[in-house]
Amino acid sequence: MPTPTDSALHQRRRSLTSSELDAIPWIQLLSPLERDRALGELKIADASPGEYICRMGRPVTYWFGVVDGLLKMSSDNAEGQTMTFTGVPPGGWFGEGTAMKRETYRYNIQPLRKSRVAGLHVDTFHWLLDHSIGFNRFVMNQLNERLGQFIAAREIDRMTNPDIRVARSLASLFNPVLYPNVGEVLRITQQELAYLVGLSRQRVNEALTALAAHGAIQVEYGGLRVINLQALRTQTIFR
DNA sequence: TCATTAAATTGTT
DNA sequence: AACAATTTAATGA
Repeated sequence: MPTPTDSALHQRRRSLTSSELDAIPWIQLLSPLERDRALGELKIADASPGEYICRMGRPVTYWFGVVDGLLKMSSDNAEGQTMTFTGVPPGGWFGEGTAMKRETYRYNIQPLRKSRVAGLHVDTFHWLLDHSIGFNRFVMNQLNERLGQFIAAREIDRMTNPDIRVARSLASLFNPVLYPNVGEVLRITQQELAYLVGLSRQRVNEALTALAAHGAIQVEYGGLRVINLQALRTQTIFR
């Protein structure tokens, strides 16, 4: 049974502009024929905080990607508590594992702020898997890279030092393979980052100041710039 | 385009 | 959680 937010999302779908197409990393890997087919089934919609891009348990209809904005991936456990796994910045595509198996979504995806989300219908997703080598390579690369990220996420969870948690979380948001459109500046407020990392905004602010003093990042209004990605990934002490 | 005002974000307690 | 300071976005002349 579709919820009001779901159907609202459907009604707001439209075709993509050319600049939005540039924000989709796998498009250029396709042959002209494959591209035509894919474009016809690509839709885009605006989504706001509180809405669901997809919900746990719902059948898969689309493979999603972030054109603009910031999403969070979370799940609800048996006790009804919500656990956030990761953020998805621009250029990120997710749900390919579920789409391949045509199962139901295993996570909730919600915007942390107003975002533009593209969706490729699962049938077209499968057609591309059956016809395009470039697309297969993209998806395989995606799965592999995400595996690495989830292993890293387990390490992050076991870290007690908040500065390091923030650093590692930032490093994964700057993953150039999974999120090619992030560049060196990530638009994220300290409040949004706090939601993702699971710390208070005050503590995140403190951590960011420490990271900046260490020369790993540069804090800007409404975002931050990475100066030393390697330090974010591997540094064990920030002070 | 500029000036004013409202809203968002940050830094600090 | 609350506050002031700062930055951006929105508004209208």
